[in-house]
Amino acid sequence: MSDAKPRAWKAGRFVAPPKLPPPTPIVDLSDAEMRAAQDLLFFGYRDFTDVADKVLEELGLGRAHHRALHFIGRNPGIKVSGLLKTLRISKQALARVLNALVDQGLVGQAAGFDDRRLRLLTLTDKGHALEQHLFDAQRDRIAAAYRAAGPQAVAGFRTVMRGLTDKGARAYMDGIGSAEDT
Amino acid sequence: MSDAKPRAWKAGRFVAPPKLPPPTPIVDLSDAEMRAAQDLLFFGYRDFTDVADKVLEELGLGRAHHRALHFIGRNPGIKVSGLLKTLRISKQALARVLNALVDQGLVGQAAGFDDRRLRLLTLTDKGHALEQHLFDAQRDRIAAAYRAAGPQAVAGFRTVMRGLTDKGARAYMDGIGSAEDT
DNA sequence: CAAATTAAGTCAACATTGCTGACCTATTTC
DNA sequence: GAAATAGGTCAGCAATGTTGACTTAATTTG
Repeated sequence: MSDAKPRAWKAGRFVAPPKLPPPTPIVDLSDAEMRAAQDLLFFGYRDFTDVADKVLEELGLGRAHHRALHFIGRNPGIKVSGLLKTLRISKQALARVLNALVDQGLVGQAAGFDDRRLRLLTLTDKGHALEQHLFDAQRDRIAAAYRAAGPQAVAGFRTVMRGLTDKGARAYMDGIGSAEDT
Repeated sequence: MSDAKPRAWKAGRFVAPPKLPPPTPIVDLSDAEMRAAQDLLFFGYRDFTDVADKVLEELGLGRAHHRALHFIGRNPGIKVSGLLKTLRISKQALARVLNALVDQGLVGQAAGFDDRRLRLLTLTDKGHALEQHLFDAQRDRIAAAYRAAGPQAVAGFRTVMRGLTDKGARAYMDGIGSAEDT
C-alpha cells in the first residue's frame, strides 16, 4: 500500500509526534465500570419491561405471553420448535402459554405444507392488534431513549448489546425469519 | 445575557450558510428499528443473566438471591426499605430471600446507630466471596463486549440504557450509596 | 412395507419468585 | 401516652419455570 521504506533514526530537533486520535483507545474495564454495567442492565431491562407489564396486567396475561406474541409476530409461520429454541424454555412451559393464546384466538396454527407434523404459528388479527398495543408502549420508551441519545449512541448501544448475546442469538438477529439456533 | 438587539434584515450579497455538523442528525425510529431493539434487550439480558444463573444453580440459589447480594454489596449498610425500593418487590418476597441469605451466613445485619429500628445490611466475608464469584462470570461477558465495541460504543450503550430507565433509577446510579427512590 | 425417528401435545408433580391480606413487635416521634 | 414508622411473619395464591413419562401423527429409513 505504502511506498515508505523504513527510515533510519536521525538525531535532530524535537518534533512533536502527530496528534492522532488514539487508535483504539483503551476501554475502561475496571470492576467499578463492570458493576455499573450490571446496574444499567438491571434497571434498563426492568423499566423497559415494566411498561408492557402494566398493559398485560389489565388483560390477565403475563410476560411469557408477551414474549410468545412478540416472536410469533416477528417470525410469522415459526415452528413450535423454533419458538422453543428462541425462548429457551421447556416444551411444557411453552404449551401452557401457547394454549392460552390459541384459546383466546390470538394465535393461529397451520400444518406445514411439506411436513404436516409442523404447526406453523401466526398471529390472528386479534393477536396482531394486541401485540401492536404492547409494542406501542415499549416503542415509546425506546424511541425516547434513542432520540435523546442520538444516532452515534444508538449504534454503540446496538454494538454492545449484540456483544453480550450468544452466537446463536446474533445469527438469529442477522437473519430475522430463521428463528433457529438462538 | 446577550446585548444583541434584533437586527433588521438587510438585503445583500449571497452568503453561504455556515456548514455546521448536522445539529441533531435524525435517529431511525422506525418500527423495524424499535423491534430490533426489543430483540436486543431480550437476548442481551437473557445471555447476560444466564452466565450467573449457571453458577447459582450449583449452589441452590436463584436469581433473586443474586440481585440481593449485588445490591447489598454495592450499597453496604443499605436499609431493608432501600433494598425494597431498589428491587421493587414486596416485603414478603424479599424476606424469603433475605432470610435464606442470613441463615447461610452470607448477609449480616446491624441495628442503625441513631435509629435502632433499622436493619443495615452488609455482606459477610462469605457473602462477599460469593458475590465476587458471581460477578466474575458476568464481568467477563461485559468486558468482552466492551472491549470489542470500543469506548465510543460503550458511551453510547450507557447513554441509551440510562435513557431507558426511570428517573429514580437514574438518580440512584448517579449517587451510588443512596439507594432510595429507585 | 415395517421400523425408527421426529414434531408436537399432554398429564403430573414440584420449585422459585412474585403477590395480597392480616397481624405482631420494637422503636421513635409528636 | 398515642401515633407513626421500620421491620418481621404467617397463610394462601398465581405465574412461570423444571423433569419425567407417555401418546399421537407423520416422516424417514433400512
